[in-house]
Amino acid sequence: MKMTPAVEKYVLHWGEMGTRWGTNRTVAQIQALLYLSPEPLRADQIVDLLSVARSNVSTSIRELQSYRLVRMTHVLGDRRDYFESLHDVWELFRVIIEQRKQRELNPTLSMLRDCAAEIDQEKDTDPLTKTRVANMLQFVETTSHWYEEINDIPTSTLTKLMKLGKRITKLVK
Amino acid sequence: MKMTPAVEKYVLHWGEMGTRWGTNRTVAQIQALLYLSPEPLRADQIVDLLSVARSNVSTSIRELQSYRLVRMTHVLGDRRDYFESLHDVWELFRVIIEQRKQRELNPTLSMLRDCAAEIDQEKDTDPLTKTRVANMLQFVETTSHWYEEINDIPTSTLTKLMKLGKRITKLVK
DNA sequence: CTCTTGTTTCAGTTATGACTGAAATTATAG
DNA sequence: CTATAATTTCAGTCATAACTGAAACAAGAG
Repeated sequence: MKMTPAVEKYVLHWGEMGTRWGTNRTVAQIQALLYLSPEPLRADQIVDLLSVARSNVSTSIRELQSYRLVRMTHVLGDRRDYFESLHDVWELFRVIIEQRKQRELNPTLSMLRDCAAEIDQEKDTDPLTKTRVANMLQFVETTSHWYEEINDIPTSTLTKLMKLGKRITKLVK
Repeated sequence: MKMTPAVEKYVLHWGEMGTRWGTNRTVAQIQALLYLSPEPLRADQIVDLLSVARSNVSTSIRELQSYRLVRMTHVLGDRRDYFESLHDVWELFRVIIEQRKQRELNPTLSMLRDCAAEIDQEKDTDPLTKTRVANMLQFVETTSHWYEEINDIPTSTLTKLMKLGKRITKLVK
């Protein structure tokens, strides 16, 4: 793996975006690097390529492994750990969506359920407010359910669906 | 508007989630409050209800207005500004998706275009790396385009589509 | 015009979370 | 079992961004 100007630009951008996507810079940079790298990389190589602390790489790789975005491999006769990223962009997407659902949707869903149950008991709450909570709950439930279903669809079908775009509406009629 | 326990729980949760959704706590809390409120609220009412600084409310409302999530209204014979949120959850969703596209997808799209053009010139970059950049670019382009198309679909059609879930694949065949 | 009421700006403070580097831990080879 | 090499943990530092409150600014009423 060589840090050419284009690769560097990609990695740095991914790092900046990472903060908007719910992780930190280093995690996103490492993911980008491993995605682009033609061969698996060792932690110490990542340290050199990104100029970050060894410990930071260690923690970040753990996080990426926990997301199932990165896995460990080995080379015969070498006891050091090598790491590689998923390379299928659709798989990457799927995994990221799944993560987001768990961190952004699921907690809200359970809050809304509690809230909806609780608010019905409240006599001093405006009926409009009650329906608003109910509406939001229903929306998040629908979205959450939809996510799960989409996850099951194979990549090839998914690409076809997306290419259809809004022409999909014609099929529904 | 009254701060009952259930409303408070909703607002606090929304605030916490806000940080994961790309804004800050106060912005998200105010949006939640206005969403739930049966009537439009004034800035000073929000200050009391949320116990935050007047200036913070002012800045946050500006942000919400710039996202088109909140709009200003007035009461006859009262020169103070009142604010109300969008109340249609699907509309809210649409606006938020649009914001996210602009902040998370568009910058990446232009970076990838630059990168893809630049990396072709590099003689010392592995072909595998080059195809990876190309694949990611294509993916982000497809997603971005899909977003735009989905935005045009009316709410009623969209709900029908989502309720179909993965049965949609049967239609495609 | 000036008083009152409401709004915004901005410098300083505070809170949050990422990052470092030294020390502790784990694992393998001999 | 000991020496060596690699990895992880964690306390402390640093960077970022939200929040406050005082002061400046607007706009309508009389």
